Amino acid sequence: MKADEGGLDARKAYILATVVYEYVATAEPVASNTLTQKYSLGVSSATVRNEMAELEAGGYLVQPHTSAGRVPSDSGYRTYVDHLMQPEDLGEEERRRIGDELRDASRELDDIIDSTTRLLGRLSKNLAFVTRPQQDTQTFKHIQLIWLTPRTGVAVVVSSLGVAAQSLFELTADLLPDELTRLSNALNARFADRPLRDVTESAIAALVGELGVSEELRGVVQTALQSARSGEQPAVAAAGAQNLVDQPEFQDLRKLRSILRIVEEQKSLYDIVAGAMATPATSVRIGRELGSEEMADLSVVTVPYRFGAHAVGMLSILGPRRMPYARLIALASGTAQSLSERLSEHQVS
Amino acid sequence: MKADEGGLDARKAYILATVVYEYVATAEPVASNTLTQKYSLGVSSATVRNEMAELEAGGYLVQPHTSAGRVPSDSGYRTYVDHLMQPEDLGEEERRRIGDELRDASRELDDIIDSTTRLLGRLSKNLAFVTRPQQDTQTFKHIQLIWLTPRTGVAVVVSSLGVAAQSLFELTADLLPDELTRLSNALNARFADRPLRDVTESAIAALVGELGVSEELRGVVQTALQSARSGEQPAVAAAGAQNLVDQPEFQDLRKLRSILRIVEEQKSLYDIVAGAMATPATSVRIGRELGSEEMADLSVVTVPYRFGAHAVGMLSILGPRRMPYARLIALASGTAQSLSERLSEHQVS
DNA sequence: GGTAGCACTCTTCCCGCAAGACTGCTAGCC
DNA sequence: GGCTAGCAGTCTTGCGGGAAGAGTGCTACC
Repeated sequence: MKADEGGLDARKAYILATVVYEYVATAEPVASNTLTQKYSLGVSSATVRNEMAELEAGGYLVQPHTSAGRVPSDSGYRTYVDHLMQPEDLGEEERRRIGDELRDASRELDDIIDSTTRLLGRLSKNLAFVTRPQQDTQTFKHIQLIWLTPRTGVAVVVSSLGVAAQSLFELTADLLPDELTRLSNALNARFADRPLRDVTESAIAALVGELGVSEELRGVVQTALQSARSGEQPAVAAAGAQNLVDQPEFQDLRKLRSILRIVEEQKSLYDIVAGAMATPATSVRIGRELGSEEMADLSVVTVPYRFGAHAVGMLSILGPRRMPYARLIALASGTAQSLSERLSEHQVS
Repeated sequence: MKADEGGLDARKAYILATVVYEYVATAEPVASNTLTQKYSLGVSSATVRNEMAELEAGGYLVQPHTSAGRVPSDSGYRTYVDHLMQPEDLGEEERRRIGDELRDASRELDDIIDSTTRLLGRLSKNLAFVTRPQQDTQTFKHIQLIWLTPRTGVAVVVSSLGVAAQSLFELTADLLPDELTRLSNALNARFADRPLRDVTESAIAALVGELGVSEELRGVVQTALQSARSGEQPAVAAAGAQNLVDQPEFQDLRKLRSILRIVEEQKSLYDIVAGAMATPATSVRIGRELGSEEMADLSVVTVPYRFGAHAVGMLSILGPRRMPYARLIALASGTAQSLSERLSEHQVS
């Protein structure tokens, strides 16, 4: 009874692993006969049946009905993922292709995230979604208040990740271009290269007071920075929903509809990612572990991506519980790695 | 045989209209009996059967099989839409609700379009998609080249629709902030309020030459303006795909998959809109009129929205051919109207 | 021209039965 | 004690047939 077999003896562990493997491949409940024929177990199907019955008693397998083969349960998958599966690695070739494809994407942050999401959806043949970078670990670089007319203008905020926010503003009293320039310069002088979260409302208010510029500008700058910090719930890009239609578990249209609803609602997507926020590394959540009856037969693999030293976002793959975990984990990690590299090139230095 | 009955005598026209109406409501082939019972035709079902047989001979109706009722054909729907249907109007109440909801959306152009799309998806209970404004009829307002480090910066272009583009740039030689300011000022002085398309590559090149600033900046400005003109294929926002799952015509998963593919591919969505570009007003395209076998049982209603005097984008509803045309046309027009109004408030004056 | 009535066609639904897939158990073997 | 052959038992799946039902087209008649 070795630790890395999840508390099962070697033969049970091997049988559980093959059941998962086979079920992932075929989507059919796995029979004892199938195992003895396809895998060299060295025992007869009767013995396998006994072992399977014990695995079922232990909660690792379930039987859809009496005369059917077995299917892994949530905790069967969990044991497989934590202890039994052979970790995969992307080939050199594939790793390179991912890198190349991301390098070809535009320089704009949003486009890079979009491309990454689509790429991951395509390669994983599941639904991929990626949160846009959370900028609160990033540094403030520059703000520019641009004068358009005496009462309108644009505020542009640049953080270390690039253009972080831009917003039109409209004032109730006329203003000279000079006032905007002075405020921009003062803000830049004081806050350049400091963490974005240091540029607080009170710091802005103080500066506006010192300079004696219009009080209205305080609100303008605060709004722009607020949107640069992009709230607590960053936007999420999704791609690959059509891949799920082909999976036999989504023949049931109710399930499909609830998935589509999730995809179209930023909030639901974000909630899923939020559940993985606690762990700084790869997270796999299986079935009911996702905490919602609606997602009881889904699984999600989530991997953080970095910008510099900090994790700034998450990259996820969502699919049926019956997913090739090792492959998808490798794919998500590899893509996160490439994305992290791509982002550091992109950095405003 | 009146012109506004599409070349059919009054009774045939009425029967065709009721068949469409009834089929849209029930999704079941319509029987002669149903018509005589539900609508006061003043004739017996046998007479209706004779009329229906003639309508079928004329290509307006088809019969799924011998002992079934009738279903409208593409040209049946076409005649209905062009000549028979009673145009609908949004109630005052609904019109106001749409207006309110759009007014609550953020000031940012992208957010306004996103909200509009989601609103239209929800109200139409179909798939809605909206092209982002094409900016080539808009005017140039302002460009600002922002110095970040000696070799990097940000270019921000503001058009009459708001912030039209922003892009990071990186140079191979050092530059002084002053050079960027001079170029920005010169561009603003020369092009302010002129149509965006007047700011040509050669005009930029000439100005860069006159000022004697770095040749590299020519490329930077050109790239920024190029992206402000946002290419020939503006981005398209989509929402409401999950509504289609409930429609009986999409029980067939192949159809659903092809719809999802279309939604996820900007290009396919744009191609659909492109087909309506020719007409400046409301366009309804039915089934095979969409020009693709894949979309043979879909219909699309497309309505332009304006910014100032010009149509700058299209607002579309895609659903099964069996859609409530009058209602959706009213909804799309009403929403386009509200969006147009919302945009003119948003205008950079 | 309109209608009642009827024969005919085609789909849909349900039932029952046979075939097939696996299991669990028992008895016996090494 | 662990393993296996063999078999009875259970449950699903697929198929055929038959009844019910929905609608039509046609004919004969008003």
